[in-house]
Amino acid sequence: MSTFGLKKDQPSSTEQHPTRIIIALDLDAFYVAASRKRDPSLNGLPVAIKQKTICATTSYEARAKGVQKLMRIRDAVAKCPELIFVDGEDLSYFRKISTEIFKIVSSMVRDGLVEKLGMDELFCDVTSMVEDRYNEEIAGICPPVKPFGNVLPQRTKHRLEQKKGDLDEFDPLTRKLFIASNLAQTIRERVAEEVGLTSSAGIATSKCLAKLIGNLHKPNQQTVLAPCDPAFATQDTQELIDPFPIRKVNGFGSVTTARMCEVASSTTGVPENTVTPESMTILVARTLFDHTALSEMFGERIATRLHALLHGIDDEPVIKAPDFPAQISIEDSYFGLPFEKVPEQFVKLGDSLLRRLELELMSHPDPRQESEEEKVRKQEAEAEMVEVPLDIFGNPRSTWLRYPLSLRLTTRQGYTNRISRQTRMPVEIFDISVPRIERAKVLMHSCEALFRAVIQFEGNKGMGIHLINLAAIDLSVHRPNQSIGGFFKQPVQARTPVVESRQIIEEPIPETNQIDMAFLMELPEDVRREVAQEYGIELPTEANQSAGSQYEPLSQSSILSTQSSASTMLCSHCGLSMSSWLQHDHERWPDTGLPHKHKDEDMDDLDWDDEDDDVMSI
DNA sequence: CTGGGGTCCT
DNA sequence: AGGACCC
Repeated sequence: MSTFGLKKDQPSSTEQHPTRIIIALDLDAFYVAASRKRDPSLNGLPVAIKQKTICATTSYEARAKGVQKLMRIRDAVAKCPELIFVDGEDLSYFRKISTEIFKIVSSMVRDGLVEKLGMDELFCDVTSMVEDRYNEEIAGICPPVKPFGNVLPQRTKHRLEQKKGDLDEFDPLTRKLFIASNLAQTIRERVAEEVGLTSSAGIATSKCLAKLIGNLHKPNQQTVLAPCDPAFATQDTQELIDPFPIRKVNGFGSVTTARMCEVASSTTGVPENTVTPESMTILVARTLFDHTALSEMFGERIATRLHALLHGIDDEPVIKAPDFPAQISIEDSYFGLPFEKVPEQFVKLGDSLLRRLELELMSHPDPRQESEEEKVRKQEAEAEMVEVPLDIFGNPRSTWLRYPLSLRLTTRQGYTNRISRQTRMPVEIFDISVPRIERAKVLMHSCEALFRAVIQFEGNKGMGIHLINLAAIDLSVHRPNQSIGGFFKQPVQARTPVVESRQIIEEPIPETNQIDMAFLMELPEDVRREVAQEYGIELPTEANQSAGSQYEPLSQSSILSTQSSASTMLCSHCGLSMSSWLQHDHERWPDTGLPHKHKDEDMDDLDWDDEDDDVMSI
């Protein structure tokens, strides 16, 4: 191999990135700590954060009495009768505290190289920061630092005790890890000062190792894994992690672990149930499974990762948290919600989802808490001489920074699989001049269409619905012009002369609404495509006729059928004339079926799916 | 009577 | 659309 252009001791291009320095930060009993910040009377008491029938998180006082995380309420009360329960089903406050902490830590780490894992864990890649500080030590600008907090492995601890004043005799990597442990302490102190929550940290050369060792000393402590001698680094690390059950390692989930236990007992011939997830340690797994064995069990890709993890190797990079999440979802669980009560839950969840979208995806008028993106947006607007939207007092107005283009409904019947369907997000929800409850009803209609699709696919398992999740996904910078659903709020018979004139006089139709699909479909195909693109209309294709678009309240296939079917009917409620293919949906979903809503018709009265009668048994 | 969220890969 | 993983 040619070394042309490379110095001998530099890594070649085929080698991995240089050794990284990672801090894994974990907030102590996060939900409990946040609840105590909100209500200090909870300090010092055994507390459990309750979600439905389980204790999501428990305070250390409760853990001392044997109340574990994810324990059932009944078991928890049995262990600790004086246990105090705090409702933790609404995550708003926790989310707020989590964001505060994330911002503080991001501001302390170069390039904001901070990854979020859930609401209470952060990974920081401080390689470059530590490198600079190390170079200053070498240059004599700063004195070498001792490690802060707990130190591993033993060999390093012993050497520290032996050579007290000779920090500069340690290996460069070791000294960088020492530096990082001081940085971790500084970060933890800042979080404690500014937010009032304690945390624990692990400092190592990978995310996986940092997290593993960070868990060794909690709460309010930290641990650095700094092998002091390159000759023993691999061995020391391996011996340290070998006793851990693989389940504690980041890539080994319950399914993988169970499979490995299963295979282990069959190949080693030991009786069933003697290889438990607890006893399946890294050492055991590494002894029993080589790369080939893992590959046969899990496939090449996963096997390579798992095999590396068993050897203490983890190349997963720290991925900076994006400005906006990939999805925003709201969910609730039920003990078996009857189908007829589902729509009201759609409204409730839809309202919550809209609140969150407005909170997280819109600019906020208060300049003090203006996001970076909003400032940039305003600067750009200024540069382009585009007007920044102002309210009637001349103050900045809230605007959408991102638009979720899709809406996904996920449900679960019983405790089996989750079933999900998605559709275009109805654009009406972005019009914040409309009361939120009205927009929630628009969401409800979309959800109902999706739910019918779910039930068609899934059937009725006779136990009602146990979970509903509403997710806003596919975030876009660009505001969508219209959805198919919004399109059909438009009068279907708008081109009927007598109706058309009346409607235009009463309520001018926005420009983007002046084309309807039937008209569009009459155009030559090349023109149709151009027009559709201009108005952001999704043209029916073979693919979406049979897939996604059929979940719209009015399906694409129905749209196509208008051209051949000219028969009209009168609505029994309002007498409105419409194509017969619209009648069925119009009577059930007046809002999405046709331009107006029947008077005196509440959502409670909606017989939104009479075909469930024969399948609904509870 | 087993939460309420998220991520990425297939 | 589902399944694995994470908290």
